Amino acid sequence: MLHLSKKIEYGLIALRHIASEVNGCVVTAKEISDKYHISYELLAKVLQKLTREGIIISYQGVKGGYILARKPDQIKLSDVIYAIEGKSNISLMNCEAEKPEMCNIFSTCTIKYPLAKIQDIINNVFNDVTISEIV
Amino acid sequence: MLHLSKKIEYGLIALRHIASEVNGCVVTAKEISDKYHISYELLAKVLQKLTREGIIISYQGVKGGYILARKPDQIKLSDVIYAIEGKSNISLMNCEAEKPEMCNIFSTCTIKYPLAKIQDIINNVFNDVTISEIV
DNA sequence: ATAAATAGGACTAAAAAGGTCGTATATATA
DNA sequence: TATATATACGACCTTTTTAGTCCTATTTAT
Ligand code: SF4
Ligand code: SF4
Repeated sequence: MLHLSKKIEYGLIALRHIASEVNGCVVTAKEISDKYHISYELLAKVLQKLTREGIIISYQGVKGGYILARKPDQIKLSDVIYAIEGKSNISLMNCEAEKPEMCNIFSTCTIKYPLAKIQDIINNVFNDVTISEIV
Repeated sequence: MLHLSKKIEYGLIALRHIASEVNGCVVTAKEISDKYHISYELLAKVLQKLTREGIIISYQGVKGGYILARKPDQIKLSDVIYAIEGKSNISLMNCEAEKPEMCNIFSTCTIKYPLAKIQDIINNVFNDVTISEIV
């Protein structure tokens, strides 16, 4: 119910791997999927999403691969989750996640404000932790 | 991805309602499902689970219903989640949730210990918050 | 006896997550 | 310039989880 998705875990494992690589060396999706026994296609798509959000930089073609776009301590856990799953998925409640009254109980719900406080705490945790802390 | 399930939300709304009821009065599942527009059957099962775990006390038969088993400040959010969804669902990773190597990446996974630290923080949050704080 | 309540299992439907496939594009280098 | 190796990305399928329904049993105040 609070589980990080496999995509997030794969993304973090990959980022950790890329971060701990010797300077300048690109890392390919295949290398990572082989080393950690992750589905290549799935990992590839995760890395593509991280690329689109500017967390890593990709080089196409032969000798291509990925490097970090910025230092590990500049990549927040919340950035990674946002890039892979979208901002909505970091929130505890659907009414926080989706824009309006996605929840058909919204008007009578008595717990949304109390839960929002917990949400803040969780947000702070995910904003404070960076990739440098998982290397 | 971090969403609380509807069951948890329904449980919290119900507990809040029961907690704010005038002393001694039992509350029925029907009252709650009507007032907050929640599926009666689903709510009923949630309340049954809360009863089984000793969070609320049930009275059967006519004039039956539910009261809190202990004071609101003695009911932790983690108790509620545990009662409704089971202990495993409060954890960020499957390897924490399920007993052994539920995850087929476990041996090569490089992020489980870093994530365990985040897990601790999350656990503290859910252990610290009680029903009295959502009333 | 009856009506109003909880108890709880079995089942179905809907949504989310996980994973695969096919094809396009870029590029180093032989 | 042909080729092999890499990323890019959408479409699709399968599995798992969540949400919700239905039915029947039991308890108990009146
Ligand atoms: S309105 Fe209440 S029940 Fe609905 S999503 Fe928000 S917190 Fe949850
Ligand atoms: S071993 Fe790693 S990938 Fe597997 S569940 Fe644990 S943290 Fe997640």
